[in-house]
Amino acid sequence: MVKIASWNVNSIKARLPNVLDWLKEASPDILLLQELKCVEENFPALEIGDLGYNAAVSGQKTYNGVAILSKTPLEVEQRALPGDESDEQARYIEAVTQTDAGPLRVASIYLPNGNPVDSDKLPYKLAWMARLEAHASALLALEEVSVLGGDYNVIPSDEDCYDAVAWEGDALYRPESRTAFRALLYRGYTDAFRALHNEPGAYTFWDYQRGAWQKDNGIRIDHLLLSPQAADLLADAGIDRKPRGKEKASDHTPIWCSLTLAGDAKAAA
DNA sequence: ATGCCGGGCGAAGCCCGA
Repeated sequence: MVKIASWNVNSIKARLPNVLDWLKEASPDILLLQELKCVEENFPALEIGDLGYNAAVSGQKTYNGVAILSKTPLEVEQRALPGDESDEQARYIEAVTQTDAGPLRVASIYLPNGNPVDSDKLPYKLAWMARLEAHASALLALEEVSVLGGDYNVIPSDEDCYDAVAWEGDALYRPESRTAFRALLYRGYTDAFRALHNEPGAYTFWDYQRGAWQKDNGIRIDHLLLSPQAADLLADAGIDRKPRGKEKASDHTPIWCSLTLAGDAKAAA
């Protein structure tokens, strides 16, 4: 069994104690991180390494920044999303790792927010999503066990939002954003959480403002998308709300899934 | 309600997030 998690930490520097606590408690084999807000040289690789994790980092000063943590060694395949050499925002990193039970490809994604919708940020988001669809489609041809996870900044449907009316017109809920997200599903990717849970009110983000956490005014915008080969192995998936309730919390909370890889059966036999 | 919170930057107050 391999446990793969994702967490937008909103500054790895500010969140390091919380992240170390969660790694010890949840012990994922892989953790995808977003919004590091630091360059690679300032990433706390030593503290994280002390817990047994390798790290691959695509960093940036002040904004963005993504990483992959893994108990097994990582071979980095992409440090940026293909398709636009001029895009300098650190929002994508992809690596392959050899787990005890077989090869696994993972990507950590920090998809652009897109607000305000009348600025150039929404076109940037939609162009980024088109690039993601193209790259994700190309990956399907490899027929590998792959997990593309992270902060997608998309509310897929009404059930993923405490008040759909309040989000009308927002870039996270715009029809174009949801259409582009669905395009990934139509290509063959599976939303790991929704494959196993149909209940509403399962959120991954609560705003710091207006008592959103206390009122459970959340949205589900962090997702783990599985290739068909990964979806066939999906054993469990969930959202861990506990970190959102702690002191100095990120506004996002970790999501996770577990895959029963081929070697598990052999190990059991 | 385009910002009531929180982080970065940098040393006050603005930019940004979702």
